[in-house]
Amino acid sequence: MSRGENSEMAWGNVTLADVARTAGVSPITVSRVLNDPDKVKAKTQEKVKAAIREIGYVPNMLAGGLVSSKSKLVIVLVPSIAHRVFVNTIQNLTEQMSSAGYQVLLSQTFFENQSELEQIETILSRRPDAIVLTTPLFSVDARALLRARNTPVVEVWDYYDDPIDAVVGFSHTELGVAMAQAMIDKGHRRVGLIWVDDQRGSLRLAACEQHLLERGVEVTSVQRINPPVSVGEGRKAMQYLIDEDNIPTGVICSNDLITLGAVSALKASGIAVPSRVALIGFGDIDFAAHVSPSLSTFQVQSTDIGKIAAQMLLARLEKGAQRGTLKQNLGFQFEDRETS
Amino acid sequence: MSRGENSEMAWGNVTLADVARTAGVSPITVSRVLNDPDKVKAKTQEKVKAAIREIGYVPNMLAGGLVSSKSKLVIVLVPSIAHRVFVNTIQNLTEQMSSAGYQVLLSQTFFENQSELEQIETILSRRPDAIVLTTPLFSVDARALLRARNTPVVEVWDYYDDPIDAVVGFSHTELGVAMAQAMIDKGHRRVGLIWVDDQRGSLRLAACEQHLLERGVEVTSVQRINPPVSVGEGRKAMQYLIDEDNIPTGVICSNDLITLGAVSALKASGIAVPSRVALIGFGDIDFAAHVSPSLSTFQVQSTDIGKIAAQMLLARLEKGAQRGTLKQNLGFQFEDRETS
DNA sequence: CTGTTAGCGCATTCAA
DNA sequence: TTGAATGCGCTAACAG
Repeated sequence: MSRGENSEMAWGNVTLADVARTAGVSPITVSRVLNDPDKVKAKTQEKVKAAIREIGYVPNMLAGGLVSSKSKLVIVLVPSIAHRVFVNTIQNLTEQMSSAGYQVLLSQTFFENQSELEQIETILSRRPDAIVLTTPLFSVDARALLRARNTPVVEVWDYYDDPIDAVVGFSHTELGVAMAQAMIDKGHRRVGLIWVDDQRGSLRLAACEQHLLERGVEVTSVQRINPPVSVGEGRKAMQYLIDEDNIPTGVICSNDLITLGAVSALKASGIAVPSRVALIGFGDIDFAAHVSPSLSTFQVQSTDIGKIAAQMLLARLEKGAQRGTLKQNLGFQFEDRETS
Repeated sequence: MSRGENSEMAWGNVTLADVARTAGVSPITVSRVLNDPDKVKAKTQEKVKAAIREIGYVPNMLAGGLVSSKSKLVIVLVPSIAHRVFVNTIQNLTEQMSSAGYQVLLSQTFFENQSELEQIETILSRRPDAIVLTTPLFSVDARALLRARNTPVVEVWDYYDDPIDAVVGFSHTELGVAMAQAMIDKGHRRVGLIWVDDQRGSLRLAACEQHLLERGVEVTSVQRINPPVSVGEGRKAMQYLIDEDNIPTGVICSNDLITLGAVSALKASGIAVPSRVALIGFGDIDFAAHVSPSLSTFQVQSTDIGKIAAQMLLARLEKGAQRGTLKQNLGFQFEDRETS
């Protein structure tokens, strides 16, 4: 069966060659009109563009990418889009990369039965020009695979010594210590912890708990919550603390949504915030300042992380920056609001 | 320069042919081990798998997709990942499609200077096996482009007569009427509206306002908010209503985040909810039942939408279902909580 | 169960 | 400024 018969039924049927035939030029001229228009005379361009519109041509980037080894695709791995904390980072990253001509697609990860290695392989099989990790990669195999390739990788919302490639964010260990210290500075000597037990969260928790103990603060209880984070779980965990009958004067929450749930549990029991129990969270999600009481929380420069990640990507992709040379620690800051 | 020299520096350098050479078989045998293992003897499979591990081969789906016309890729268009309402839908859809061997990637849309048509073209250029739209497509060109192709398309969170292909969700017009009627049923005769002015929101708003007026209810004020939706904007809008000195007894909000902001504005002014002002929202976001007061809202079966969308996709992709034959209206229901 | 041949749609390289 | 030849890495179709 020759091309053309049955053509409405096929998959990606209209090709660059069809455009070339319609416009009366060679295929490579069409390619140039799309990728490098300056090299084609204005009149020819118009002919070609008319032909493209006429037959409804849409480029096939599988074919283009195959031969050029460039996909103009950036894949961002996120644990789940329910994680509000990454929204601004991703928004900004996407805008910057779009402007530079890259398509950004998000891949939700690690909530199913695929291993990290398999997930990274699946991502790599699309041959993206770059990969952004918002979530830490613990599998040795998966890290080795990424190290063995040239695909630029930016890890965001993290900062540590030996990144796969580029990294921009903050140290979770430093943050854990700072959360503990903020409670101590407010004068609390009996503190509870409510923590979502994901990988980075555990880092913060360990650092936080250790710092409290080192400073002689009593840790009355550690409530661990399985991801995904939710307000309801925060509420339940706070209820536990209340029911334990050894209510601390301060509670550190691993996440603002947890804090929100904790506030609602305390309200329901008629316990005053912050006079009877003070709360400190993390993330400064968009409405943290707008609920009542407004949430005291540690804020990171989510938007800046996205912007800088995009700069790092472009440096690696287009400015010849070497692997492993781009690292930035942006830190964090305490927003002292009504719950503390 | 022959392949192999400098091989660590190349892009997707290890090929299926390399695996074949290492394992001492033909390329097609390697391909079969990966795509159709039953057709290969167990012993050969092991040889091949060992070779794959040895040289760190990762398949190139650009090449595979190019020849097979199958990408095993589903692209989901979302307005922004900040839209919490789609989370459950996408989560479920992703799980189902992953289990069926498809990769689901999300594309954030329409917050930049690209037209709908260009965005759809960019998506199609990756040759996904299917496309999911969580956001309505108004551009005639963009719709025509999708109609002209065979790529299955499922529109979710919507229901109307003439979908591009498959559709599962609910009617925004019906919902607008139902929101109005819920206020009327509670006995309110003076109602304010706070609405995020996106495309579907406008449909709901028009239907809602018309129904109120038809029933002789006074619409004291319509506050329109530009997307993206945020709690802060909801608070501001409610503050306007308060300052206008013609405070209604009921306020219908286009979104639960708006309701949350409205509650906080009312609290700040010492106005009791719901006795002085009642609030009804839409979306039933995850914490709607867990904040205080809990939010009265219209709920849609977000999870079911995802599950059914996946079924529709698989029916179109693998079960020969015809374009335009899959349509489902799941409706919505009122969750009468503490703000009304 | 395994291999051979051919070509998917496009951009690179060189030539005109 | 435009074109011809070539091959990217892989799988469909057929043969053995």
